[in-house]
Amino acid sequence: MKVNYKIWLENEQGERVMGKGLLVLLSLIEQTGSINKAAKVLGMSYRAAWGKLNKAEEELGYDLIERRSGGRGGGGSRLTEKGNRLLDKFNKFSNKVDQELNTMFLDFFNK
Amino acid sequence: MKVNYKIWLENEQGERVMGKGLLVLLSLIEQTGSINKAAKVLGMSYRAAWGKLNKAEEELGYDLIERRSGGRGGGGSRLTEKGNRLLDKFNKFSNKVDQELNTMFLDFFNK
DNA sequence: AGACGTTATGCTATGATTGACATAACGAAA
DNA sequence: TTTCGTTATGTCAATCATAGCATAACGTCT
Repeated sequence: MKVNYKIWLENEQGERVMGKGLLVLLSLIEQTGSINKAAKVLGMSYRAAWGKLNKAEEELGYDLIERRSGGRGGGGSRLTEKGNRLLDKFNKFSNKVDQELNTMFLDFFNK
Repeated sequence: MKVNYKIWLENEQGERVMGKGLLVLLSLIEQTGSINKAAKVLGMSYRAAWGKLNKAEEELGYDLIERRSGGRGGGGSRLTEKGNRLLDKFNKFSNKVDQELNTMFLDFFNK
């Protein structure tokens, strides 16, 4: 017997604007410099990644990444300042939750 | 901005054997004395409730409820001892998680 | 034997979410 | 002006979860 969970952030309308999927995607965009490469690493289509990002940005009301198309190398994307802050906060938060949840689970279920 | 989450218990195979939906359903079965009545209260079909219960019991490897069909009133169902214990534990656990999670969220996001 | 309300279970329809395909636009460099 | 890899976006298909329908069995009481 073990515990599992999903956690996410919502805006005022209850739409989910940040979760673990988006967290990983954003991290990889920052690392690789493009949505396309990040999607490939995750084994998802560019279309799916693009949709996720768009939806999140729309529901947040601000941009998470800066996009350039064209130019040398075709362009690319990088996190905005706000995107970076949200990513960092949620990352730390979810790590903390992970820790605490496991502790609580052991308290309740393993003796 | 607010936080939301889903939490559940899994068996060794990673199949989910207890969550908030089942928690409420089991509580109502204990209160009403039948799967049928509990399902009606929740606005779900008997078929759906029955499926949930079956799946959970199969994956747990033991019975959560005792079922009788036929007889006066048609029969009914009530929690087994083990079912009651699991229900109680998960209830307390998820209440605790609820509390802690909100505290953590405020720590991280509301200043 | 008949009635009643419950449990038991297969099957189908429906809706929602996800994924794949196709095509266009972009802009710097050669 | 051609090339290249990226972003942008509509559309259709497929997959999956859920709802509902239909039918059978059960057992006590009248």
